[in-house]
Amino acid sequence: MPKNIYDIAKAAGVSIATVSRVFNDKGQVKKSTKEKVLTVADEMGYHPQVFAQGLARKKKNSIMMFVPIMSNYFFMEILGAIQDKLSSKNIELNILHVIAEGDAFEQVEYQLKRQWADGYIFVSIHFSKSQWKSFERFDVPISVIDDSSHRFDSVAVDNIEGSYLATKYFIEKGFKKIANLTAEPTAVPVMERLEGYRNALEDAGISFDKNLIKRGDDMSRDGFNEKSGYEGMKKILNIDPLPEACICASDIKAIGALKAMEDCGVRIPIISYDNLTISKYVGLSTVHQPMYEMGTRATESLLSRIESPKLAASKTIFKPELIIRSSSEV
Amino acid sequence: MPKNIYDIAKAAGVSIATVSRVFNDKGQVKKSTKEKVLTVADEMGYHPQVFAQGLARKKKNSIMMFVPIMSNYFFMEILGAIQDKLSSKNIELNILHVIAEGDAFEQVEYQLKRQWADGYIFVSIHFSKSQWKSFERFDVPISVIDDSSHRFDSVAVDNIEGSYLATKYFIEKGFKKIANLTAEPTAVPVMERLEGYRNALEDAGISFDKNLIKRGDDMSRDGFNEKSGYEGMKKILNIDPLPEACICASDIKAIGALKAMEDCGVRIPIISYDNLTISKYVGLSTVHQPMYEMGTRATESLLSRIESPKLAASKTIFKPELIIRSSSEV
DNA sequence: AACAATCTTGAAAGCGCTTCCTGAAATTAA
DNA sequence: TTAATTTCAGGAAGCGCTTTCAAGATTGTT
Repeated sequence: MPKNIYDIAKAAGVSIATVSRVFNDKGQVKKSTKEKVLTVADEMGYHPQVFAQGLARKKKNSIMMFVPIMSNYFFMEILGAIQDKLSSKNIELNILHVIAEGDAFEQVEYQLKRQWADGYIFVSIHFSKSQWKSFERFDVPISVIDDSSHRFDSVAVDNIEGSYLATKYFIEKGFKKIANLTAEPTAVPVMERLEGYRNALEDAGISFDKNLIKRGDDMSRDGFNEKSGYEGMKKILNIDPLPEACICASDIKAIGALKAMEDCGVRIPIISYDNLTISKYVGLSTVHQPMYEMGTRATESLLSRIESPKLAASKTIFKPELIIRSSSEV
Repeated sequence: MPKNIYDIAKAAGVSIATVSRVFNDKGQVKKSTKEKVLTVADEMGYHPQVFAQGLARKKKNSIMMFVPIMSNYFFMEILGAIQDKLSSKNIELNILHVIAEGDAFEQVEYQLKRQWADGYIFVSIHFSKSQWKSFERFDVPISVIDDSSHRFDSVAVDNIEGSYLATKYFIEKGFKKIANLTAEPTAVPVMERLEGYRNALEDAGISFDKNLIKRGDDMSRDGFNEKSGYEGMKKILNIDPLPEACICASDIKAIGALKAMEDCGVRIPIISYDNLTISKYVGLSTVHQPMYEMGTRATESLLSRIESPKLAASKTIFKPELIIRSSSEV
């Protein structure tokens, strides 16, 4: 039942080369011929098959995006930016969800090997130096968001700085005992956010106390989930004497933390990280990251690398911004 | 630089047919030969190209999922279910984000025409009867979640029932003046949720008052966004006399609504819809939908249709469940 | 030792399309 | 009118792979 280019060519009384030209808007085709082909094709519901096209051309006209989680606005904004950038170019976006339960490296490597796309965007996926290095051998354009690798184009936000700003805010309010509700300790952004916190304390001459660092037990999504926020905050509230304020690794965690405070009937100021849309409505003070811009930038560099493969790798670091709402106030 | 099957065959001293057999685990290949091929392939970073495979086999071994929004747990759970179901079968999942700004029908039709996948899952995408019908001509397996079409396999949750349950809960508490914070009026689930509300009122002998139906102005994501929840609730709070309770079309909207109530210093009981993970932490009473099960069911029927194309279309309707937390209490 | 049965492999066709290379037809220039 | 261009369309090669067919190698049987 499915038609191919031969069926259309026959029905339109032309050769397959002409049909191909019509669909690719390439070469010269008389207007009347073109119309006939288009009419026939439409009637028969025909369109060139992606797989055959992908094989015949060298280009696939598609880029693939690897993401670990999609359930947040952080991701949504980046996605929006990428699609906006791509829509004008007639390039397709394919999203591949990297399953948390599996080996991320393996999943990604497999797709690269199979040459799905002309280029790849990695969002919030963290690999070791040697793993990043091993991708080089596929010799394919890669852009990474929210991690950095000197081997590929990358855009990231200065996590250390963001966390520093938040911590400093509390310090300037006169707080000395500031807790930190953190996440999966091996994840790069988590480490960086912890570092910013530490730096701020040190710069203010406050000694770092590791007993003030807590996390929940649920490490799904690198610990960026409500439950671990709830659990972690309970631990913080058990510290005696009670910390004066809390820095939190993400908005989602903070929402769990808020609930924990409510359940315990205690309330300490908290600043989190991400500035999800929802944060505004929950009154969360938080550190904002320019996600849309990051997505745009990453796509731009990917596209130009697809054009000219041997450009030097670029690295863009955006500055975070502290947004104060009610949660940080007493 | 990129290697193909000929390079591997040559390097391993075998024919391309053998290399192909090794990678497909098909036919008989002597163990030693197989190992040699695999070793060589691994060294050279080779794997069969998807596009060439897709063309040569009739099957693509992939299914494509169409989604309009991904920023919520509703979607995440469905995704998880589908991936769980697929992972054992060695079938790949491709996610296509249907852009809200564009014409959804066109975007989807285009992909079907191009024959991306062996089967397609539509999540929360709503089409008219004739549009659904037009997909039939592609003669390809389709499964739809959160909408129903008698032409294709579908799974949905009984929106009318869910909304009915919520409304009834308030009625039984003795409330008579119950507002409804709704969304994009042309969207099917929105209409259904409104219908359940109306039915419950009628069954209780309370007359329907359309002045109690409000929505915000921001209609992005069919009006399922925080901002329109905030705006809509402000309108509701302006109704005089103040409604005794409120039914809300989604959790996300309810979060905006909660903020509106806080800002106005007024508080009326509210029940929303979806039961996102976050709802638990915000204390939202809500209507739960068995998302994971829906995803599983949809995938199962899709897979069996791929096997046997001429099965009769199935339709599964799940029952929603009312979950009471703090937001509905006085 | 001879033959049948079974393994293992390669040659080659073909999946549906793009694109280069030609040549014919149509147009313009002279 | 003829020559020089330009436009338009077809033939055919080839993209990288799977798979059928058949032949050669190996094993088992008597």
